Amino acid sequence: MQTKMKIGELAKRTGFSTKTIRYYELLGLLAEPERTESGYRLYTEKDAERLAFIEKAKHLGFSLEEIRDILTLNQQQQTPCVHVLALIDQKLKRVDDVLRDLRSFRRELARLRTESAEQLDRLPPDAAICGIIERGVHAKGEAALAWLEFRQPSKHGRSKQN
Amino acid sequence: MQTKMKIGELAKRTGFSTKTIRYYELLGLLAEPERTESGYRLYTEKDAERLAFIEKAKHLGFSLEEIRDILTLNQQQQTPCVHVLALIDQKLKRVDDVLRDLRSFRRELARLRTESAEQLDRLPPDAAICGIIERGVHAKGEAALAWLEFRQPSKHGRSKQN
DNA sequence: CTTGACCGTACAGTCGACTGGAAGGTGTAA
DNA sequence: TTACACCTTCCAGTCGACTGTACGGTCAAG
Repeated sequence: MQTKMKIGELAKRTGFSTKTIRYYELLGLLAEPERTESGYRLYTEKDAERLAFIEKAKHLGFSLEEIRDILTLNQQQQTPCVHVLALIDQKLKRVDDVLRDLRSFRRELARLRTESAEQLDRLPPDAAICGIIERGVHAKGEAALAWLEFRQPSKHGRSKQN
Repeated sequence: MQTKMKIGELAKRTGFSTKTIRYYELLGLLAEPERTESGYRLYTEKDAERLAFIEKAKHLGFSLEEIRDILTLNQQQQTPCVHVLALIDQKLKRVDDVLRDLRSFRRELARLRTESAEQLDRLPPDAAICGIIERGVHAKGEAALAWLEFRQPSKHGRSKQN
């Protein structure tokens, strides 16, 4: 088994850039790896798995800090099960809250879309700024909007080059 | 009519900070206002309305750049509504994507909870160090466990002080 | 005439998650 | 030997939407 690989290899296998991998090490998401005599980082399958976990967590909207905490907790295996179960409950509630906000937001958006499309023809051309927004929406999903990103996929950060 | 007001007054009426109002002017969301002899900005009701519009649009998830574009389009006497309608469609799609992910995750999390609770019942309270985490991360709910630390409310950005 | 609230500009810093580039060392194939 | 890909560290820049700080001018009350 030649399980040891250099950073470029790990990058290719995981889809993260070498830059990002070093950055994750800096942040404490990855352990400091073994080195060759000349200083090159040497990684194992464990690191690849860890990066796969990070990718999933990221995709679900976790910050790197949160991911690091989870990883650390996992490594130490110190937290009692009861406590962890309580944490799960807490997070379930949180997810439900967010779902509720998001659904309400979706309804508002959909309603706005329908009304707007149907009124587009007969909108007076001198509507103050934009009839659609002026008639507006009293968004209830404030909390959700605060942290969820509905904008276009960001220009940077999706590239995944090595 | 005392319609003219200085920036602090406008800030109080709209809930934006004076900093933010100047910043919006810099970005082109607000027109350069009239000035007093000594250089103080003088605003009118129009500006307050414009800020109210900006607030609504922000609430709907538009970026400042998008809002500026809409405002600019409007000033050129083209109805921005068609443009806005397309933007709404984009956001709807994005919200739907997030909703799908979140629901799938909720299922995972709920299952992890059930399994963990069962496991807890069968074991003495502090026998295992933390089987939940091990099982969660390495066996099934890999992504689900990540949500244990589900996003906290963000620290900055909600303040609105003058 | 001073105090203090308010206004002005200009520039730096914040947050998260990277990315870019400089400057140099290593490893290998022609 | 030279070319070239790959590796190293370090520091700076990016994006959006602000906020903070420094330093100074304006204005009405006491």
